[in-house]
Amino acid sequence: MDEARNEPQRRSDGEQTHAAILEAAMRLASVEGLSGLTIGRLAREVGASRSGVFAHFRSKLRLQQETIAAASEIFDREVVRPGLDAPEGLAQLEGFCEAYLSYVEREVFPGGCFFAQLLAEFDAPDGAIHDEVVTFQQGGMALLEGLIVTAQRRGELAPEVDPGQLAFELYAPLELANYFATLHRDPTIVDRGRRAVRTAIASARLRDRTGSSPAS
Amino acid sequence: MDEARNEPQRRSDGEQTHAAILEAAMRLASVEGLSGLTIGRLAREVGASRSGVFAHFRSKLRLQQETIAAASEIFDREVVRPGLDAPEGLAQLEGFCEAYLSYVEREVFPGGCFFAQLLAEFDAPDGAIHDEVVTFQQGGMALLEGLIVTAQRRGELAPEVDPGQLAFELYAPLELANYFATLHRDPTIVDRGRRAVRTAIASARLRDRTGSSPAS
DNA sequence: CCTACCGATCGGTAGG
DNA sequence: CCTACCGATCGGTAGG
Repeated sequence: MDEARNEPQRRSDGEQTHAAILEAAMRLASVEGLSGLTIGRLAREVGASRSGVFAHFRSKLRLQQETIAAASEIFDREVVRPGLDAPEGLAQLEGFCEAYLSYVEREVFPGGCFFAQLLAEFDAPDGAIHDEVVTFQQGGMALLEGLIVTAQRRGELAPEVDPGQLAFELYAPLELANYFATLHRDPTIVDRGRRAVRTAIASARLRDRTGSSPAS
Repeated sequence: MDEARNEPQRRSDGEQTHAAILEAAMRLASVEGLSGLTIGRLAREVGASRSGVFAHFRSKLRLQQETIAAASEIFDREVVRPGLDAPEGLAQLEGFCEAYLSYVEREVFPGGCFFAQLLAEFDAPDGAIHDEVVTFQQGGMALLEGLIVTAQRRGELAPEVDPGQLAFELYAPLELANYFATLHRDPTIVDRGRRAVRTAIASARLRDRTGSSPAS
């Protein structure tokens, strides 16, 4: 009983520590940025030595990349999956937006949305992390565009709406709701985002000002 | 001619250096953030010693605050004044939005809008700079709200529109256009912001879905 | 996972 | 504005 504790469902101490470090890294990075992360700070946070923490990642870049991967799983669990849990079509589009706003409102990360932080932090500087941020943001836009196209096929959104443009017009209030709620320490600002999403979707439901008629 | 060069229109070497440091600080901060600014980096940039640079500000916080003040002047010159140069009313609201988008498109700062960078960087952390960011963002929102109220008084926007809400719905695409243009190194993304602004304003021009009639 | 160490850099000070 | 310095911390390595 003392030696053979290799049961796969039982995490080793090393894995637990590794996970605890990433947990702290996500929290800290959401507040102070991923560049502001230092190994010494993390070591203090989890009660280990600096090189003990370092040994888990062997470079700061890998620490940052693993932190992004861990945050990505949380984003999936807290936003993407609950959002897509709605019936296909417009309901899913609304579901995703609401899932994001709820995730901001519930303060899943103490410094607001981890990926909104990353967007602003790594929009300008070149490098491996910039490229990961591009991929993540393109994924978010592609997800929204896909939901919009489906809703159009189902006749729930006007066919002349440009999916990329509408995705941008939904993405924008989601992001700003995150920044403002964090800046003002006031989660109720998220309701501004909710109203903005409703307005944008309403205007895309029957946008036929040009006089062109639906295609199918 | 050699000694008496105290003409007021002639900047002293000290003032010139001071301005050059702030110039470099704004550029660097727009790319890598105001926390990423280091005195050593600035010293290299302007060709001075670290303590030579330091002597100009006497603390890092004051360097950061003077950098914000200098960027604020540029924002005024490049966005606020040209924006308000339009005739009073709706044209001014559209003018301000266009001035911001143009300022992003022209890459006035190499890392995108200085204050969008600040918003994301200091939304979560407490401190003197957080408080300055709150003030700046509230100023931006108040400016938009004021233009909206004026346009409503002139009958150019529907009276039942909530000025704070519409300001949020305009602010959002401005910010996202900045982040996306910077992230994708593609100023044409700013056109997405332009279309979003047009859509939001169009929907606020005759928003009378509820059936209530104009007040005056 | 630790101690002990590397060179570099940080913000800031002393003294001129 | 400079040189020279302070203690602290950085990312990373050696060796165990």
